[in-house]
Amino acid sequence: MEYMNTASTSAPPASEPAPAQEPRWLTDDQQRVWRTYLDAVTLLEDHLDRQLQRDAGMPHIYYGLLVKLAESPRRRLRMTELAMHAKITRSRLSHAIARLEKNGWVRREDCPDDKRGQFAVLTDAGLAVLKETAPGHVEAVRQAMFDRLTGEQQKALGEIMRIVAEGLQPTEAGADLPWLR
Amino acid sequence: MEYMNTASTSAPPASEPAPAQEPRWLTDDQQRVWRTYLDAVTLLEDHLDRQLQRDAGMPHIYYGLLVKLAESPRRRLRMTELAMHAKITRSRLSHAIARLEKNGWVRREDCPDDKRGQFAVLTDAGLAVLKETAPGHVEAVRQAMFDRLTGEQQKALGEIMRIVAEGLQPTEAGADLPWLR
DNA sequence: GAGCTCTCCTTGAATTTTTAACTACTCCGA
DNA sequence: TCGGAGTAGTTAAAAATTCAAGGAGAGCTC
Repeated sequence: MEYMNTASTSAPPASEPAPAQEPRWLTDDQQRVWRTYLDAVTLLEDHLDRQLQRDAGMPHIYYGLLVKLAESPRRRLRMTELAMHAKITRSRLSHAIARLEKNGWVRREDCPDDKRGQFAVLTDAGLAVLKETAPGHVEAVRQAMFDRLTGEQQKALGEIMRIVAEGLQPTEAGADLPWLR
Repeated sequence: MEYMNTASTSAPPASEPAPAQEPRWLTDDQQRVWRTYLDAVTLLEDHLDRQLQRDAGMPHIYYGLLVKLAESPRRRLRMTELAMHAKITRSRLSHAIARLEKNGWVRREDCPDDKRGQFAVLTDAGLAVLKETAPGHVEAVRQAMFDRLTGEQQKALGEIMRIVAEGLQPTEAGADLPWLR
């Protein structure tokens, strides 16, 4: 029995009517790759979450939000834009910004052009936290990943992840939204 | 300013009192790889979580717990062992198993050898859910990742992730616990 | 300019995860 | 066999995330 894969189990027939007849399992190698991927990703995210929670008082994703704001024109971004950049839902972002606002690291501002709109703006305090904690965070990322990989591997990883991300971009099937790359 | 990296920014001075001496930023290439990695991982986890929530009524990690139990000797594993396999804390596992127990997919059993111990046991209902939903899940994984990568890339990914996971294994510095590989 | 639809963002509740104890038991040594 | 230290697992509370609505403005059509 294999709930994740294993190519083994017989049958090669090709035509199919309904959704999932005779599933195409993963090969043993692919299964191993997949599990290793899950392990690595889980361990890494966990590691960085703890590192940032300890050193910056916020989870990894919140840190990422501050980084995106810091790199934006007037240290601000529309909520929807920020949500898309960060690959999270608007709901999640609303809650996150509310929390960061309580910390005094972000502030909301109304959008003059669109009364529905809101800008999330990085405050000076927010920028300060970033400056203080960025070195430690980069070091953690480096130690966990880049210091362990060859240049070739880093390049390959980038290409692989680009492909995976591209396939999942909510924009799907190259619809509109040209500004999403 | 770079809160994530960028090797560029000048200044080579070397002496400093506090913890992080002139941080070693990431190169532009590394930064790009890192961000692409984060995007891909976020999108993929999100995608699989929704897929499983929809088709199996549970988040990805819970599904993973059922898979591990299904592959274990008597469809059972000690709580601590399961937690280690799944790379999650015991606390998180306790909550997760409580939930799966409510669904009737897992049941707890006392360990006869150690009165502190508990086994998480996959029930027939749990096994049934797995059998029903595995094909759809594997298909999702395949479509999102394996169908898009060459054999070479799959192999490279496995190796890269193995290295990363190895570096973060809580066992750290090859301490004891030889059974953790 | 009324009505419809869509977009922007928020909100409350439910679910999940984290954090920090805490209970019960095992192990080990004096 | 007493006592201290460590292990297995749970739990309550806080924090974060998901889910399902909902309010309000923008935009379009007729």
